[in-house]
Amino acid sequence: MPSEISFFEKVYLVVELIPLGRVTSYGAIARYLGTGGSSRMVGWAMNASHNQLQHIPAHRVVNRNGLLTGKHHFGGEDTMKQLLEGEGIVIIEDQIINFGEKFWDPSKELAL
DNA sequence: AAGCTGACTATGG
DNA sequence: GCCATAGCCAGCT
Repeated sequence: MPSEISFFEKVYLVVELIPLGRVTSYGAIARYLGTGGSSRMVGWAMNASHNQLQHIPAHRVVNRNGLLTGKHHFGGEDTMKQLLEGEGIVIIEDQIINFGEKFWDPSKELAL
């Protein structure tokens, strides 16, 4: 059954559901969407989020280690860090502190 | 049209 | 605990 919305749009929807002050990982989103190992596509969707007119809080999506691997895609070197710190996330050397507490798993939080 | 790339992750040595 | 390899698949050249 073909979906009416593309994989990218699904990613955007999930990313927008991330609560303020919380973060998630590419893999977690991929798993929630049922695409499993295609975590790269989630990152690619973030890259394509530039095309979206709507603001996508892509800064709340980091890799599974809580490392700000995609910070260079926000224009500035520390833009992503600034955004996260503005939401109460503590970051040292591109690493989110207390990542385990900040982590928001859609497949768990949105589980029925 | 065919091949390369990548904001990832898991696994193995 | 770090480095290499493999799976993933849509978009770009």
